[in-house]
Order: sequence, then C-alpha cells, then structure tokens
Amino acid sequence: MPLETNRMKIEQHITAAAVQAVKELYQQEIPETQLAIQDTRAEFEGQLTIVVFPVVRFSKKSPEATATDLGEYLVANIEEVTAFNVVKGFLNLSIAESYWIDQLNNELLSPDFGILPSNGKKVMVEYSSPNTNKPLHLGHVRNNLLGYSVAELLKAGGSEVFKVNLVNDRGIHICKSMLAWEKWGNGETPESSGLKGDHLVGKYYVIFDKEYKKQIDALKLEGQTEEEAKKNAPLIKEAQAMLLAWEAHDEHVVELWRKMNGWVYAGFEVSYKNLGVDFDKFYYESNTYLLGKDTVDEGLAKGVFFKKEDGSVWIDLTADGLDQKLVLRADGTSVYITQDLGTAQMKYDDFKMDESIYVVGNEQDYHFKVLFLILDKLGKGWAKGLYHLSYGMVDLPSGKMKSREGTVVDADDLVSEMIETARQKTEALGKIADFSEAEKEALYYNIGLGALKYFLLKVDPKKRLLFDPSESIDFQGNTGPFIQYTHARIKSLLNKAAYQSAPVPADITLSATELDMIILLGKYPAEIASAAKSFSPATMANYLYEVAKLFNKFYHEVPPIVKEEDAALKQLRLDLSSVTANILKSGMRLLGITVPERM
RNA sequence: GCAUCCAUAGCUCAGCUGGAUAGAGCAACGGUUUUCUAAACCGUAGGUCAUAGGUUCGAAUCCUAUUGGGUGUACCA
Repeated sequence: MPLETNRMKIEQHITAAAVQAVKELYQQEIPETQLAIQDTRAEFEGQLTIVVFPVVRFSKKSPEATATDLGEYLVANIEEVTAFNVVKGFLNLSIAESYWIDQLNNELLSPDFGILPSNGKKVMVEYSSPNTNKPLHLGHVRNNLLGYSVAELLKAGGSEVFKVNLVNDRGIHICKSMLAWEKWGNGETPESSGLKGDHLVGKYYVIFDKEYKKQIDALKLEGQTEEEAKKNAPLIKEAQAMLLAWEAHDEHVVELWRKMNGWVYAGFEVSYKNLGVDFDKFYYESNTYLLGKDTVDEGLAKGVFFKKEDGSVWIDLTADGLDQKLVLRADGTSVYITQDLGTAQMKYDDFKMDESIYVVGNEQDYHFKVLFLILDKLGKGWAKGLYHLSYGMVDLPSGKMKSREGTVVDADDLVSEMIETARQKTEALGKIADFSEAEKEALYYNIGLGALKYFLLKVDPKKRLLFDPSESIDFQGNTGPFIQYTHARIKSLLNKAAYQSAPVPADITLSATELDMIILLGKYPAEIASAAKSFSPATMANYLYEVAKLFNKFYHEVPPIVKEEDAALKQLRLDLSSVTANILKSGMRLLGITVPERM
C-alpha cells in the first residue's frame, strides 16, 4: 500500500480537476506531470499554487487569462477550493479552513500519524566497517551516524532493514600494530596502562609508522630511492612475513592477533555505545577474505573475465569508460575487489535483500562503480539493488585528517568534549537544580550527543564537511539542542495544561501561523518517505528545524496557552503543540538523537 | 594526462524532479522577560549563486567551455 496523506490526496484531486478543466475549456489533453502544485508563498493569499505557464501551450491564451479560467473552474468544481487569485502566471488557491482543521483532527492527531505502511522491501545497510588497527575518528563518526540514521529512516519508510558491519580485521595494517607491540610493547595491556583497547593498539600503529620512516630515511642515506627504501625496510618485511604467517595459521601470530583484536573490540563497543549505533550482524574479513574465487571462476566460464599469460585474471571495462581491472592475482590470491565480489554474493545469500546500501566514503567511488558493474555483467539480478552511499570527507581547516600524522579528531575525545560542553552550558543556564545526578548526566549526554549528531547529519551526505576543532559546535540556532529545547518546552507546556488530545470544532478560526503549522506538520510522512528514498538524514534534519522554528514563532505570538479561557482555542493550540512535539521526538529519533522531556 | 565530485552572504549550510523578489544559522548591530523554559523571539545589515556562453516564457537548478579545489586512477584495503 503506497503512502497517501491528505496533502497528497488534495493535490491529486486538484491536478485531476485541472486536467479535466483543460479538456473542457480548451479541448486538449494535458499530462498530469505538467501541473506542478507548490506551496503558496507567504506574501500571497492562498495555500496551494499552480504554475500555469505549462498550460499556456494548450490554452493559447495569456498566462493570466489561463490562470483565471482554471481558477474559476476549480472554485466551481472542487468543494475545498474557496477562492483564487492570479499573480502573473501563478494561480493561488485558497483551501477552506475546515479542510485544514479536518486534516488536524483526522490525520495529525491520529495515533498512527507518521507511521508509514510497509513497502515489503528488504534492505541491507552496511556501515561503520572499521579497521582494527586504530581507534575511530571523526570520519568514522560521520559514517556511523549516517549509516545508523539511514537505516532508521528506511525502517520508518516501511522497509525491513538489516544493519551490518563488515569489520576489516586482517591485513598488513593490522600486522603493523601487532609487530610494533611485540617489539616495543613490553607486554603493555589495556589493564596495565589504563588505555582503552583500541587506543592502545592505535598507539602501536603510530609507533610502527615512526620506526618504519626512520628505516626508510636510513636506507635513503645509503643511496636507495624512496620507493626502494619503502620496499626494503626490515620492518615492512617483517610485517609482510607476519601476514604470511597469519595466513598460514601460525599459532603464535594468530594468538597475538586474537588478543589485540579483542582489545580493539572492547574499545569499539564503548564507542559504539556512546554513539548509540547498533548492528544486526557482523561480518569479519578474516572470514571473507578468501571468498570471491568462485565468482572469478564463474566470470571466466561466462567469458566476462579473461586470463593473462601470467595467470592473472582481469575484466576489461574500457567499453564502459573504465579501465581494465585485475580481479585475481597471478599467484591465485585475492585483491580487494575479489573479496568484495564474494562478500556481496554471501550477503545476498544470507538475506536475499532487494536493496543493499554501502555507506562508504567517496574516495571509493571508483571501486564501487567497478564492483557493481562486474556483478551486473555476471548476470546477478540483485546487482541493480546495490547502492553506494558515498559521503564526503570530514576536513579540518588544515586539510585532511591523517591518523599517522596525529591530525585526527578522535571519536572518544570528541564525545567527551561534547558532553562536557553540554554540562557547562546547562549549568550556566541553571534550570535543572531539581534533577538527580543520574538525570543530569543523562541530560548532558543527550544534549552533547544531540549537538554533535545534528551537526554532522544536517549537511548533505554527499558534500564534504568542515570541522573546526577550535570552534565548539553551536548549541543555538540551527542545532540539535535548539530542537531538543523546543521539545522540552512543549512537554513542559503540555504538562502544565494537563493536556488531553481531542479534536477541535470544525468552525474554529485559525491564525496565519496556526494554518502554516498544520500545513508544515502535515508534510511529516512525506518527509520520512523522501528522506528514506534519497538516503538523506539531512533533509529530515532541516525539516525538523523548520518545524521547531515555526513552533517557537507561534509560541511567542500567542498569549499564554495555559491561561486561555476559550476552550476550543486552547485545545487547538495544545493539539498543535502536541503534534509538534511528537514529530520532533520521532523525527529526531530517526537521526539517532534523543529529545529530553525537560532541559 | 584521464575519470569523477564540488563552487550560493565574512563563516557554516538550505534551496526537491527548472518557477514568483535566492533563504537559514553563526558572527556584527539594535530591540523583546510582572505572561506557559530567553538554548527563545523580532528587526537591521550582508549576494554579479566561480566565470563565459547556450537551451527555455522562465536557470542557483539543465547543457557546453573555462578557472579554482577535493578524490580516484595500486597485483593496498
């Protein structure tokens, strides 16, 4: 069952009538798609507007005359259309107030408002996908929040969603940390050092790099080129040997690997919990890195791949504007794309999903283009459901973050800084004297994380994002705390007024702002659907901001609602407030943000 | 070199499949509290939508070129 809100119904109704009008008045068939209905701009009378320029071709009249023809027809034929005015080529329609009140009573106040019908689709969202050689940084935070939110949006949009995390737990980079720890760690553990496990391992990753660089420099002094030195440094050779030992199931190496990965997982668990993200299933590359060779055989058999003289296997994508791409090394070992081919097949076999979203940075655009194209060429029907949600890098004012150069914003540090800032700001306002310690801590957490999450999610995922560590994230204006505050304020109001949901009389008079609220609040279900469709928490964030802003305007305009003596008016205003609060709460939840009852 | 993404106010960003006079927030300046939470509200100021062409009744939006930036172009992942 497709989503159908009152707003959609009336738009369809008007569109259909306009088509009919063109038929009757001008004896022409106009396609519905030519008739766009939009909100009427605030400075004009009316709520809905038809742009009539496209109709002029059919009417052979001026835009004004055409608009007037249509306006007269719509007033005569649609009950809800009470009046119209024409400004240039724009036909502004006034919709009966009773219609909007009916929408409030029967749609917005309904308990299942904002709950979309199932669309029967199964969707996988793969996100996070960390390396186990270093702690999470701000770039990972963006990935995690995006992936989580997109998954929640898809669920809210009616899909069945599986969140999965493909952990990159093996490879040369992991061996680097392991080797450095073995050489210089003196048996240091999270317990002995008090360091969080992922940070401890990350420390040795950095040490490896430092020592490796020293060796490279030494070799360069001996006359080797940069490239030679990088290849010949003893440390890298040791790391490579360790990787081979790992692949050969060397007991000692595997044990070390288990131990250090265990530390990292314990650390990640804390970070994930702080960020409020979760997964339905974990995949580990240590289990999947050998996959894909069957797929390679399949491709060879189908003639999609070809073998070079040295035995390496390739695909020629030059006809598609891409390059030739290696899919299997001459020695029969996998490359990145080999395992991704295999993993894609495995994930599909596991879940039989209709769509699969990979939340991965835009530096891998090319890789996914190739991956999806190959799967398609292999005749995988499900390949058309694959989608790379490619998000932009998080940059610092100084440029890109680099773990090895220490210019990263650490995820755990950032989270604690945000909580600390929330604490300071909240204490400065002094509104929560009666909170228990536990309530205070929960509030600081919710506000701090709310500010952070909103900050990262409000910008279009595709765009790169600038984070300036020297400027703290705002708590005022278009921010998470602003929306949280609006919610808390409404809840306080509803409590004081002992609010009970009830319909309002059909003949009540609405102020301009109240009418605007009904119109804006009524768009919520469509906002969910569109945010889910476009995989964009940003559109939801911006919508929620509009809602909060409009409420605050309304709240200031209107005399104290609690003291309102006109019962119908009081009910109307409380209903509008309550619907606003519900939308803010459930919408923010889709962003992974908790809104407090008081703050 | 080739591929690909991006360029909107001092800063950070909205602007949906082309529609009315391009909008917010921050920063700046001014105002609002005996009234339901001032993390709020109202106002002032701030723009050649990178540049040049083109398509169109109409372009920030679509097309082409140019400039400037990001990323990729590994038998790394």
